[in-house]
This record gives sequence, structure tokens and C-alpha cells, in this order.
Amino acid sequence: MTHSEENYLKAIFHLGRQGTSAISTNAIAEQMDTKPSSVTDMVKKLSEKGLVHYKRYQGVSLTAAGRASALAIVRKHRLWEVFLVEKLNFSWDEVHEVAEQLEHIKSEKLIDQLDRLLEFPKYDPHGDPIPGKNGEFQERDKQLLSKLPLRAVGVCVGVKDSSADFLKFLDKNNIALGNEIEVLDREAFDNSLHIRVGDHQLRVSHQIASNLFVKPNEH
Amino acid sequence: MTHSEENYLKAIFHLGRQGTSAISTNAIAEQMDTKPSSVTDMVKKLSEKGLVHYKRYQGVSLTAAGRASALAIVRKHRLWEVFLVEKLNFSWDEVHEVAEQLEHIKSEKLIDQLDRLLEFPKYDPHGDPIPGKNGEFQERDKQLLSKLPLRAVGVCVGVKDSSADFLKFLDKNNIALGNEIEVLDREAFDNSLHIRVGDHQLRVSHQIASNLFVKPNEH
DNA sequence: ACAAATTTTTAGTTTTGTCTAAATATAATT
DNA sequence: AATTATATTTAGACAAAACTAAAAATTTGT
Repeated sequence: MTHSEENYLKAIFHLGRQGTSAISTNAIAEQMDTKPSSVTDMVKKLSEKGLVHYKRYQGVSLTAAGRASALAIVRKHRLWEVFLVEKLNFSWDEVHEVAEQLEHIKSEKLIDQLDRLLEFPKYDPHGDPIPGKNGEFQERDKQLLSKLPLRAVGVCVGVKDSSADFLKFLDKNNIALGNEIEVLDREAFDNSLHIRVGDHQLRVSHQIASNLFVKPNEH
Repeated sequence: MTHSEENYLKAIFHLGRQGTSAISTNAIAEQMDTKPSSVTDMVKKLSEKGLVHYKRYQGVSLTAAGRASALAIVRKHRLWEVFLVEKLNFSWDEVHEVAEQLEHIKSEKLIDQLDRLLEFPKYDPHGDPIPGKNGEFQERDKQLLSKLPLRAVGVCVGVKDSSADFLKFLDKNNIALGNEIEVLDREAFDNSLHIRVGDHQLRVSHQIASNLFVKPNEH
């Protein structure tokens, strides 16, 4: 499988996670920063290889084989991200670009051993789950910070937007995965929040709060 | 720079290490398992980019810029080989194929940090020197085992042929980098050697002995 | 339900890196 | 030095993956 084919499968997989219907040509083109006509070409090719279901004008979806391939790529991408952060001192806003390259390296032993070196991590540096060898993975029990009720306490477990800008903002404000977050107050006017992160407090806009995942404390 | 361009530069660099004259189109084609006409095409392109000196029918050599690029690739290749052996339990006959892929990953921070993680190794798993960030490296003081005089003692520091077959042979016979080797006897008829490796003894053919580098003990 | 707007596909072109087959230059042999 | 052999380059073609512009299908709006 070529790099390009892998990138298409990954994009289709990610689009499929959001809305669950058939994926449109235009959506793929936008996600991949390419032209719809290029998508049509590639989708035909993937269809002939049995990796996607495709009828013209009807959108695309992954076959079982396509989904398995996509999960294998996501697995590699996320394991490499963990490696970069844990072993090579990358910050979480720096990993994506390099992992996009590393995810295409072909060697089963490489990935198995990387998994072992990292002690079989379950989540990547953005809190997203890492599929296992057979593609199995469970989404973590998480909620957007913006959905948390007043006085609720949770642990920061992930981000929805993983753009460098957002991640740098979090770094700058000392918000990291694993931090305890409490909702102290909510401003009715603009839905901004007053929160406690560990032992410091700050105000965050609704936009920030609706891109941060927390695992709510039970009790 | 594309993967293909990088592979050509690396091949030209390696050919240049053996004989020091201009490199022929055919030699490059053979090294890269491609056709001479393809080499001509690529060499023209590299020449336009200022990476090689080229006059038609006159062979090729690296410019300073081309040499620097080649050294950067060799550096990456060899650092990845160390990583695979030291951190991921690869054996020295398994590393080449995967390192060929990893060497093309583009990220300066990645390589700097990998270098640090591995504690700035000077040699790769085959005993070849790893160029520094600025391309500087010194060939180790080494000799072919076949050139060693009777009774001489040396330390195994590298291989000339790094094919999987040869490396597997060495593994099978418990010969590894760092082992002490002594030449006990030489058979005049076929130049085969009776040697001691650490605390075991064996006979090796001239062909084996002329592909194994040792650092002769001073004394 | 029909026209307008949008989405998707087709047709034809480009670039990169490869190839084959033919032509040309260099090297070797007698 | 002429001829043969070998090495190298040119010319033309192809596959992959992208693009543009135009055509066709679908969806939307009234």
C-alpha cells in the first residue's frame, strides 16, 4: 500500500468517526487539502482493491479490510506520538507532523517492539485511544469540560482540537493531561468558565472549554 | 529532497568510499538495482540542483553540498540502526531494511533527540562510524582479520559485508562486535584460519576472514 | 415539479521516476 | 588505426498521483 493510499484510508476513517453516514468526496478533499477530482480517482482505486465501498455519486465507506488497514495506521501514528513525547522530549504540539511521516514505516516487528518499549500505552499524548494489534480499542469515558456542571471535578484526559495553537495555549496556562480540573463558576453571559487546574485558577472561554475533554469524577 | 534523490546521493557516496575516482553510471545502476538510463536522468537532476558534478560520459562525483546531504542521510541511517538494536531488540541482520525507510524521515529535532537517547554513539551495529551533525567522522583503526599475522590478537569491530547471510553466520558461531579474536593458525593451502573467539575456537574460511574487521591490539 | 445551485465525475494534462529500444560516445583488441 | 565491444545517453512511453476545466448527476429552493 502506498503512502497516499494510507493517507486516504486514514482520512476516511477519521471522517467516519464523526458523522456515521457515507463520506462525501468533498469532505475527503477538504480534510486532505486536495481536489475532489483527485479524491474520485483514488477512491476508485481503493474500491478496486476492496478497501472501500463506493458507488459513484453515493459517497464512500470503509470495508472491513479498509477499516483494519486504517486502524493499523492510526495505531502506528499514536504509538509514535507517545514515543516522541516520552522518549524524545517532544511537546504535544510538535508530534503530529513527524508522526505523519513515521506512521508509514513498514515493519511489524518495529511496531510490536515500540509498543513494548513504551510499555503498551493505551492513550496517545492527546488522550486518544491507541488501537491494539487486532484493531480493538475503547473510547475513554470522557466529557467536554463545557458540559460539566458547576462544582464538578474531573481529570483532563484529552483534547478535541489538537491544533498547535490550542496545544500551545494549554501549555502556556499549565494545563496538561492528568491535571485535576474543577468548575468553580460559569458566566451566564458568554458561558466562559472560572476553573481550578491543580492548584491554580483561571478563566477560560467557552471555545476553550468545549475543546477540552475531562473524565468526570464519580461519586 | 525526495526519497529517490536521497537514495541516489547515498549510493554515490558509498561508491565513492571504495575507489576514489569518478563514479560510473553503470556502477550506480548496479548498486541501486535500477537501469543506467534512469541513473542518467536522476544524475542530471542532481547536477542542476548543485549536488553532483557531472559531465556526460565522464562520470559523477559529489559536490560539497551533495556530500553534506549524503552524510546527513548516513548519519540518520546509522543512528536508527543503533536504536533498533539497542532499544527494540533487533538483531544486526534485521536492521538495514527498516533503517532504509527511517533514514528518510525529515525532522532535525527527531535526530538530535535520538542521538541523545542513544547517548551519542560513535559506531553503528556493524562497526561503521556515525557522522556527527556537521558531517565529521573518523574511520576506526581497523584491519581485515585475514591480514592479521599469526598469534596476533584483536577485537572484532566491524564487518565489510553486511548481508543478512554473513551476519547470521556470525551469530550462529557466536562472533559479535567486541569479541576478542586471536589467530592461532593459518592453513597455507587455502588461507583458512584457526581462530579463538573469546573462549571458544573455530576454523573460518579465507572468505569469512576477509570480511571481518578487527582492531589489532597494540602491545 | 422544475430551475438553480451544488456536488461529483470525466477527460485531458502535468510531474516524478521509472523503463525499453535505439543512437552515440568511449574503451579495448587486434 | 580500424573494428569490435562496452558504456552512456537520448527519445519515447508508462504508471502513480496530482491538477484544471467541462460535463453529468444530485440536491435544494421556490
